[in-house]
Amino acid sequence: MNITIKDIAELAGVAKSTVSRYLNGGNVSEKTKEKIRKVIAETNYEPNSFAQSLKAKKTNFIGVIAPTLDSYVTSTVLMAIDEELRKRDYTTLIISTSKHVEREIESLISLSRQKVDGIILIATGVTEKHIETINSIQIPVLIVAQEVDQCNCIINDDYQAGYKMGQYIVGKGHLSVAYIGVTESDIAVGQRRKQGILDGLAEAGVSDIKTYISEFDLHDAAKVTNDMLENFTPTAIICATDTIAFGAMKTISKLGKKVPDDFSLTGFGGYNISEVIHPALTTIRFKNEATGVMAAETIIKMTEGYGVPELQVSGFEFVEGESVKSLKS
Amino acid sequence: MNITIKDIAELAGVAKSTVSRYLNGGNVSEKTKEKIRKVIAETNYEPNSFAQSLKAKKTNFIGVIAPTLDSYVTSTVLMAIDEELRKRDYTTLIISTSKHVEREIESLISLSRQKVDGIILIATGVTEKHIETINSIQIPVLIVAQEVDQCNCIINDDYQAGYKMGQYIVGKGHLSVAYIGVTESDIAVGQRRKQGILDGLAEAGVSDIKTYISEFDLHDAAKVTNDMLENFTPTAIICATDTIAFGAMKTISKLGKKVPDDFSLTGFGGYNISEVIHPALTTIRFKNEATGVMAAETIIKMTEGYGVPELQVSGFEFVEGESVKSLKS
DNA sequence: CGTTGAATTGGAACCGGTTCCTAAAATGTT
DNA sequence: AACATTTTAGGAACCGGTTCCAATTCAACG
Repeated sequence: MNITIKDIAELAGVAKSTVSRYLNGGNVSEKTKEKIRKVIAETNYEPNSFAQSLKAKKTNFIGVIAPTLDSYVTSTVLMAIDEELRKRDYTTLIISTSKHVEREIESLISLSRQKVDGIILIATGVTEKHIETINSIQIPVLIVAQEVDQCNCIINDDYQAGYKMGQYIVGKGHLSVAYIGVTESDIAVGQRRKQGILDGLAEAGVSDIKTYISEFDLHDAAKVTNDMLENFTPTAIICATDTIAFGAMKTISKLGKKVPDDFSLTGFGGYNISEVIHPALTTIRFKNEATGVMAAETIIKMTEGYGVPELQVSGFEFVEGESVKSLKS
Repeated sequence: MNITIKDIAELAGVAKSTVSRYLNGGNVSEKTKEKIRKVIAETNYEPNSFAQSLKAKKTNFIGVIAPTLDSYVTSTVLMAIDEELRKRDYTTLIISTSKHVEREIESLISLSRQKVDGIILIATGVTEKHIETINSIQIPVLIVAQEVDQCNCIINDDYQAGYKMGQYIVGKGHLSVAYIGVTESDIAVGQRRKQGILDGLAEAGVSDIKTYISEFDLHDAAKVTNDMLENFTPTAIICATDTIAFGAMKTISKLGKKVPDDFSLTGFGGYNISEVIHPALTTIRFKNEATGVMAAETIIKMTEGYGVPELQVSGFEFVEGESVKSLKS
């Protein structure tokens, strides 16, 4: 049904090895080249890349496992990875796990069956089981967004980013601060980012800090904020992500209060939507594109057997919006 | 280097055909089953799915070509497609073209080499060349978001959605309306949606309608809005997408005006971010998840040779926010 | 205990390419 | 024209699976 190299060979009256040589730029005389060229054009023949990689022992596939596609951060990183990999003649195989952790394991295994040359895992949390699976499949794995011992990782500089934000809030004269974070099972955001913020605040002597925990979604963040404000009235609310900040903002305006007049508010992430929202959110923008490019470069090096540093850190920039009020006179 | 079925066979002391039968649930005695099970467990053997599909003439891959990953609509549709395909044991191969149209053609060809079983093309515009390529590769292609003669398509009900919006605006008493649309080369959004809106407005006798054209991005929309307001002061601005509406909103607040007091504003799309923004945007929410599921179901039917309707229409719902003022007393 | 039929197993061919090796053809050299 | 050298072409084996077919084993039955 489908056209194969054998058909081309027969139609052109040559051996399939000759066709193969023609396709891969080997020694073929002009006369036979012409014959083959003609037949291929007529038949719309496309070589079966599965059969090719079977022999080549190299698929030029890189698998990327992402927790979701509909988050700004993930999709930006994915786009950058895809772009960079394409430039280098790799095909990106994106798998979304819809935030089901067990699917990350399944996906690692299923990608290993596809014999991808390498895997980039955009992680939210890495368990024992992950590490076990990573070790059992014989394929290089690069972890993005979480730090794991003995594994190659690319992470954001969460501690420094948090520290910077803490210092900024202190600098604006806030002494009573709430932090809405996420579960500590998330090392990067839940632990490092938080620690940076706390240290940044603490260094200048801010003591009245209360911390809360929210899910990553807007609605839960709104609820957590609401619960918090019943018992505690800070001057500034630092949120672990922009989405959480949006949730907080929603609750604040529902209560008839205003940002930044009643509460100063900050996030982390740097969604481009932030600039539309009024007031523009003060936040930290992580360099997601750079992370993606770095991830693509790194995984290729790994598949080629070159050594790469175990831990690489991607940068960020501070984005000053209008959501923080200065309490200094 | 990598473990193959041959290795398993030798280690277990059986023929490779027996191992294959074991893996695919054929007739194998308990005793041999046990031997093979043990060897596979020890070696972490994973069958090479390339070699499998080579013989099976079926890869269980479905390719999806998307213009970008970082748009709410695209990623929602993608997630739904992926989810549904996984349920049915297909692997989704997502390719992003970063809005380069020529890459859509390239991707069609490259997917045909991967011998995917079917292709879903999330399109922004379909040219002659597209159709030529679609016909030349021997693989079922389903087009999402654009309508093309002789091709299987799933589209939003843009005309009806536009009509509904037009009627709504008229119903609120607006007589002087601006429409910020997009290029007519986009049949769905640029032509159908616009026509629906114009018809919806015209039916009630609104005559003072001016139309403008913007790119799909926020910044251009802001600029277009700005230029428009120098010459024309409508009471309502209907935007072809939510993003364009956000751009318009940005300009409006920059000019010190307010929505909906000075201008009523509407969009199309139904981003979840819309509810955060104050005032909440009145918009049309297309059922993107349903579209994704429908796309997945349809492409599978197509690969299995079942007939499917050439054109399928996905639904929408009207979302009333706070961005439209009633001019009726 | 020999026969029969079903269950189990091994061997070989095949899927669609690539590559190695050798034979034939083309070209150059004296 | 005879020989050496380089190009070009074909045949066969291989990549890692699946599947068909024939051979063997096994249990049941008369």
